Amino acid sequence: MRKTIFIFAALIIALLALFKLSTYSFLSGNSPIETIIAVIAIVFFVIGVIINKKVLHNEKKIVQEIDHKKIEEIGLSKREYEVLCQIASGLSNKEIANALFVSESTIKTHVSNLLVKLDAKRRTQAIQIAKELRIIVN
Amino acid sequence: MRKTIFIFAALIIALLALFKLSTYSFLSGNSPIETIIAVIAIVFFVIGVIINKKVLHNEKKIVQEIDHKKIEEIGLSKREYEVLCQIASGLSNKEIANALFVSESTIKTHVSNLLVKLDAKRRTQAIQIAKELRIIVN
DNA sequence: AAAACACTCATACTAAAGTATGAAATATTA
DNA sequence: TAATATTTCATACTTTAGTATGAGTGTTTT
Repeated sequence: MRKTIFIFAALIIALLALFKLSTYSFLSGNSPIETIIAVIAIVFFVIGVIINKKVLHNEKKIVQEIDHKKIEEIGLSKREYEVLCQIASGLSNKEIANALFVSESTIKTHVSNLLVKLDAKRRTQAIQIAKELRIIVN
Repeated sequence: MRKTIFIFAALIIALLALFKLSTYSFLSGNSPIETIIAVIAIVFFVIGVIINKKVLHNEKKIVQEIDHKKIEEIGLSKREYEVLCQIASGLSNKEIANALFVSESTIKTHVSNLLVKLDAKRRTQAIQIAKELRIIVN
């Protein structure tokens, strides 16, 4: 957020400077007006593109960011969240157990608890709900 | 977020207008060129924004579009694809059967065939693979 | 028409997934 | 320190998922 403000502030300053420069060079110098106009057109075109890119980029980022507050709000523990991510990547309980170096029964308890907290009946539904809540990416 | 962006955009435009007005009053109207320059700057700025928006919009669309060719390439039938979508939305076989007005065993065969075609061991993995192949949306 | 395909369904089976309960060790926090 | 939450694991059980096989019914395609 602060970054965006900084970027915009800098842009405004740059714009002001550009305007001053353009009017200055136009009044004092004897350079062709058409060139100045062309340069200004190009510069502002580029500025427009850059600003828009930044804006859309940030929007995209926000859309794909995970909501850590929601994870806490739901009450998912660290381990449960890890298991949830592994489920979403398509692993079985046994595979998750191997990946996290624990027994399969441990994973089963985690899954069971995680399903209750997400209000899901199945792991596939848990994936869907977690995605809607922006708890996991994809 | 969008609000801030709008506010800043409005600020920039206001600044440009102000600058134009100030210079205009300073020179007391004997330089329409500055007005032209200002107008051109604004116009090209807007053009830049619009063009960029269109380009990025198309990119986004492409990213989120489903690859129908891939569905054919893999050899998924219409019904199998329907079942895949229902799986991705978190339904059980019985629920899918009810939704599509067929028996659960029918869904089981569809699922089994679909898993082979997607080279998946589980339905959760099928979701993941289908998403990577851009066969289903998020 | 015959072959190939898609869709349907059933049965029987194996393999996972998920529930319930209890329990123990370790952090974390009041 | 006591209380609480997390993580771990086990056993027993029910449910769902997935496989294999066979078969009937339509559609296309050859």
